[in-house]
Amino acid sequence: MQNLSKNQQIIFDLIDKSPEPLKAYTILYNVQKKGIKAPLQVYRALDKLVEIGKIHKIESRNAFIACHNSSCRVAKATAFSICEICEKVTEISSAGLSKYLANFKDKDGMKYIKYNLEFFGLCKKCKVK
Amino acid sequence: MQNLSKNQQIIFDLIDKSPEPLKAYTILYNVQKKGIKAPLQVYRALDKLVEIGKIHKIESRNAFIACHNSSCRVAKATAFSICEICEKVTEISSAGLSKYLANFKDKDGMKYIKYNLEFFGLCKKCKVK
DNA sequence: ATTTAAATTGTTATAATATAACAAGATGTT
DNA sequence: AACATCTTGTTATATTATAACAATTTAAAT
Repeated sequence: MQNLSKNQQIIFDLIDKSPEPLKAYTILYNVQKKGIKAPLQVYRALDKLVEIGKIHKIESRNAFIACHNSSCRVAKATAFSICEICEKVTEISSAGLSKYLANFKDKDGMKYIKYNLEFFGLCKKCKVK
Repeated sequence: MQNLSKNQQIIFDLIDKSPEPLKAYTILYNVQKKGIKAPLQVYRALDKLVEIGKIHKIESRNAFIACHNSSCRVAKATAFSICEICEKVTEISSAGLSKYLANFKDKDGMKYIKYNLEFFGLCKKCKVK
């Protein structure tokens, strides 16, 4: 694992500490005091962090979350659960699921090496309410 | 199934005829001759069409595709394959896959009623090249 | 140490995607 | 007809993301 550059480290630290996915401009506002002034600086760091698997993008929310799944260091196979009320996002770490999807073949016999799965529902807390 | 309104019908027809997912502003440019002038008119129709399951949003592409899967009229469980070269998108219709995902429970025993899965790979054509 | 290539940064401007807020008209139901 | 709901039209604005260009830093190779 290569070391992160200055901007990459600043932005990764912020995302890693956050209990919730962060959006690019939220990140920008939070790192301006550290000298990162422009959107592009944020997006470039995000691109790289996604590429090396340190973070994932929640596509349906345009938000970024740190990877807490040691098995997905390739950043190619991601699965999340998203609470539709509180928007809490959790990375799903299920050997069964990832095995099933990794082996899934469609009608044409096509195999996929990369996927993104987003489950929607109610989290424990919001279910109770 | 309720009938579509004028704008909804115009926009659905366009998406339904398209061999590829369409983006909101591409749709806008293509329906301006029919009197739909503003982005909001497009987004409102898209929202409704998604809601009633006539189209799906490809989240990773910000694009919309007509539903060609008779079994997902609730628009709650979608799976697509996306070619990373030509960007061709196909809706996956696999009883096994949908059954597996519908029954998937995470560690907390949580069941999800809705999901979106996007597989990435190379389509037949692009694989050959 | 110097060269070199690659990666990273900084900066301004702009493109692309999406919603807020308000007013009016159409439609369906009782 | 009265009512509620859905749909439309319109302007303005918010949010998300990239283009284009130049300079600097880093790492590795010689």
